[in-house]
Amino acid sequence: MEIKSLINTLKDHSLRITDCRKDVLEKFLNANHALSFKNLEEDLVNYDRVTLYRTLHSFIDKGILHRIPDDSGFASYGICHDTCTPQSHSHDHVHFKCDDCGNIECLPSHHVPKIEIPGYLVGEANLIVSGLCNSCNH
Amino acid sequence: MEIKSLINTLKDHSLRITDCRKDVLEKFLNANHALSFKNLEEDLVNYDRVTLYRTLHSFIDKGILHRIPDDSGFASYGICHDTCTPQSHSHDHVHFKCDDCGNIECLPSHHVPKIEIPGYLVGEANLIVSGLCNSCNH
DNA sequence: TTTATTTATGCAACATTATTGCATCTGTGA
DNA sequence: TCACAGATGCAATAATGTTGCATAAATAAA
Repeated sequence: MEIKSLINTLKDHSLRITDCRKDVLEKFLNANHALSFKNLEEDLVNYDRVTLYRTLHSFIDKGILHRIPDDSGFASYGICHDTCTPQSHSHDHVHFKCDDCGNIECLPSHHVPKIEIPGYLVGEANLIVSGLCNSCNH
Repeated sequence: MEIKSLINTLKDHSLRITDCRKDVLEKFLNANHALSFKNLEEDLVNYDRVTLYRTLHSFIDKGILHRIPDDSGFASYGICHDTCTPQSHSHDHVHFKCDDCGNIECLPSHHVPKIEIPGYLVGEANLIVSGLCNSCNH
């Protein structure tokens, strides 16, 4: 990923261009899977934990990242592939968590089927599948 | 729920009959939705937090409860409607979380669709839907 | 029923994850 | 280049969950 593009992405989401934001965004763009807070903390040791948390929050607010819940209590964060805005995140794709390597991937090709519940107003749906990923399965 | 039935449930899962376990189990049986740790802690103030955690763990181990992940990081716990054993939990039903009252319900009538991913070994799947529940929607 | 053994509980301490307040520093627009 | 809104780092705090250990209680055995 070129620096120019990183900067434009930040600008497009009306975020100030800072070293921390560039580094965090670059990591997400280079990773082919979701990143946990721990992943970031381990790699970007020159930034304070608080700053990393706030960076993640600002990215989520602006629709750059989305939060992926995890049954372990940890949360991971993935790039928003769809057109997310600060107003509405739409993540109807499936997330896959590998039981072996622990990586969480977004599967944009797999959409969460619409659920209808009589009497209910259905909003977001979140589907997490676990098992062995392509790498760990072979 | 009768006391007798509570005791039998515990006995059936080879758990010792203690006041804490009876009280916790009763709360789950009387609730029509999943309970968070906080719910339990607020209602069962005469037990230590640690004891409540350990009670939940023993119930999960024995297949009485299952853990429901939540995008907020909180976990809730629901009664296992299906036939769960200590060996295998099977919870292919959908969970619903109300954005208004915050309650999480199990929807045994809605099954999580099977997902196939080429090259992957697919194991468990977890589908959480959010929106407004029947009560809050009317 | 009493005793012995196993298991559960409560307390204290600790671990992890995340947030808040505040002083300082920096990016950006004027 | 100057002013100011916003970002950062540090310290403190909060929330959630776990571990070790002494004591208490439940069950099994005598």
